[in-house]
Amino acid sequence: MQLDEFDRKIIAALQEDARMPVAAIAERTALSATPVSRRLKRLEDEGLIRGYVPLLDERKLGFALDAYVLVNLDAHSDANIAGFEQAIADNPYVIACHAVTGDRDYLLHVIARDVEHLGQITLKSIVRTPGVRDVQSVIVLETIKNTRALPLE
Amino acid sequence: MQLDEFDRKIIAALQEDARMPVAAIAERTALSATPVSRRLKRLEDEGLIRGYVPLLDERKLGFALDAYVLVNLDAHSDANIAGFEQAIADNPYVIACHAVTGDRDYLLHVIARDVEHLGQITLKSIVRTPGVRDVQSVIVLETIKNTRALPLE
DNA sequence: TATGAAATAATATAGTT
DNA sequence: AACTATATTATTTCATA
Repeated sequence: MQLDEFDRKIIAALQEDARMPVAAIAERTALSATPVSRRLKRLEDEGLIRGYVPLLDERKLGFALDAYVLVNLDAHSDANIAGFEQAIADNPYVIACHAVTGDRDYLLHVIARDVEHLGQITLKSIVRTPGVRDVQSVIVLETIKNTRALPLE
Repeated sequence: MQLDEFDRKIIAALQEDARMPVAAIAERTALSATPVSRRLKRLEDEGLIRGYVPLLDERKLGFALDAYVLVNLDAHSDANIAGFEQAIADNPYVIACHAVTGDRDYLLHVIARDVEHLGQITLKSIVRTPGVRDVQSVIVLETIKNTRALPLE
């Protein structure tokens, strides 16, 4: 996938404001609206742009707690893995889940209303998923940086 | 901050596609375009919606490696903390950074082109920041889930 | 193959009720 | 909050480099 300088400028503009009108993007890129509209469609069709999302204030939505949860499975059977991944997919409080290297199997990013709610999510839901041996929560004390923007060199 | 059913539907629509036109949001919410436009502005002004970003395919942008990096400081002086946080703010490959509970001070989310690049970021940049004692990288093997969508109950 | 300009279609917002 | 009018924006068409 080859990106030229125009594509990068279009993406950079969207990273600032993904609802920016095509005409405004065109101004910044020294193009007219027509090619911007077409390039945007191409970037979407090629899957480089997967979609657009709002950045929401978690606290204002009632989620005061942000945590990372490390999970170990006790047996790595296909059934356990599939069941665990399904449980994760179904849990709306798990906003990200990665299989990782190191002495844990999975790293989850979880949001919760408060400590009690986090306990429910981890101890009542995640730990009770078949195949899950244990969980360990790391609670976010402060978010120093949280950009979804990617470098475009 | 009180959200009614209309606000929630507006946000839910944006979580599906943040570039969705106001008219399309209006259809889903059983409102006309005018109140959707006004509510949207209100949600932005109140800071519940902090902005809009594109979801980009990291791999297609050349970032094949996704890692979480755990960082310890060796002295928690104000100067060290401020210097570290500035270094994080300046590093475009660090897309998130949290101060966390547990035996590590910070949890960073880092993207890199490849293993060598990750080494550069962690060993040439992060570790050399004054006050940083050590770093430990957890490499993402597979991303099971990665939604930025928040539950709106 | 990709662009700009103009025309048309669609969309957003302000005024009014 | 809806309806209507106006302003803005997106996309298609077409000529051109």
